[in-house]
Amino acid sequence: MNVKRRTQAERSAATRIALVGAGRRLFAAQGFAGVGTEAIVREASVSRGALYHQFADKTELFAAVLEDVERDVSQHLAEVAGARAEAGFEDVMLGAVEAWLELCERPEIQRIVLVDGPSVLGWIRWREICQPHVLGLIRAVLEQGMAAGEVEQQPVAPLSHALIAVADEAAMYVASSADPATARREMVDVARRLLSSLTTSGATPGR
Amino acid sequence: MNVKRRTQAERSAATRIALVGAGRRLFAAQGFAGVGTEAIVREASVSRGALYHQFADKTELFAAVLEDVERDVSQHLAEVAGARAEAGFEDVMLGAVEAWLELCERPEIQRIVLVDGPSVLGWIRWREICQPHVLGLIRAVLEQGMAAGEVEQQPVAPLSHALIAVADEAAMYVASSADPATARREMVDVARRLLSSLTTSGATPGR
DNA sequence: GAAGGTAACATACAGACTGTATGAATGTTA
DNA sequence: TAACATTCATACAGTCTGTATGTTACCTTC
Repeated sequence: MNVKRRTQAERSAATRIALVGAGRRLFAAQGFAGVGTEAIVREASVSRGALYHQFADKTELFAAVLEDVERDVSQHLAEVAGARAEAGFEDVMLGAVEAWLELCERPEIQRIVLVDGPSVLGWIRWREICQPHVLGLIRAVLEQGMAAGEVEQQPVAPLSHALIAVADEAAMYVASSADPATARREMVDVARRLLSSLTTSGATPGR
Repeated sequence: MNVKRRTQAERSAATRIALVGAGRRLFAAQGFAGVGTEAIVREASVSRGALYHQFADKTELFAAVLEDVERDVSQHLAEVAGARAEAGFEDVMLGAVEAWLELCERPEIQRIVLVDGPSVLGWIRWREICQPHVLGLIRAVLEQGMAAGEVEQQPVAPLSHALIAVADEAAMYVASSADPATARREMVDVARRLLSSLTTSGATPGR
């Protein structure tokens, strides 16, 4: 029952997990530039040497943290979307938007994913990390909607970028609003209008 | 004909202009974190003491640079929009979008306004600086469209945020694309669809 | 127009932080 | 078990930001 005798892979995995977890908490609270590597390794109960052995630099640790957050977020959203998969394109999307806005109440998402991500990693790398996760989810729902004839045929890449942009801005708008409740209602309304404009039915269904 | 004998206000203005200009060039090229104050003052032919006398810290200089860029951008877009003011809501907006995408070919806008801005200043302050400029322009065009009965009545604040978000993402999407020409065409198409969904006529006018 | 005062600027310094280099400890393999 | 590789610990060099202190330019008042 000794904690020693761990395999190398286990040792590496343990410190990486500790570092990513610590980075996730601290980056969320104080931003990338606001937290030093010393604070991170202290929070992770690890030495700076371990950090720089596991990650090339502070930026690469941040990338791992972002990846971690994105995985959680997309998994949650996929569950929400899957739960009402039979409800049709518009309802699936609206449900995901509401779930997304709820998730973004946590500063974790706001600061790491939406604010610091592009600046620390550069826009291209940032979107590349979103690609297999949230952005991929939007893309999948869009393609499914098109296959089902609910959504007008059109290139999915630019459209999914436009939609994720609205979702991101909506999240920050709501989270930063003095009156989040009405901000949220208004933003969901905007999303509803935009989404219904994509459906082939054309005319907006009453509400 | 001596360059000396300047009033205090002139001295301050000159160094501020030099610093903002230098910061604008360097921040655009290497990002906020990538350029030190030493490089900035060298580019501006000024001492570090002057910088820290005129600005509280490096972040405040960045805010001034962002303000400077935003002023130029909104002025240019206002001219474009004003030139076809009689063309109606949708055409004004589309023209502005095309002008915006063209502006964003300059890394100045990409990096300072879209990538580093939120991270360096925080999302709230960043949008506050956009508020009187580009965001205000969108808001004005929307309100005018509503007053003219072209746009369905609805809260303007959340809608203008959604629109600026799409414009921002479109800019980065096009600028980062391997094939900017088609990316741009696709994004303009997306914008056209979204905008036409806002008009009261409902049905999309042929083109 | 001279003197005292204030604003603008210059320079030197302290503190913090990142990344690296070197050495120790732990696991792996022959 | 002995040589080797991986993981981690620590000390150090270099850079950067912001401040403190001194100096110069301008302004005001008499």
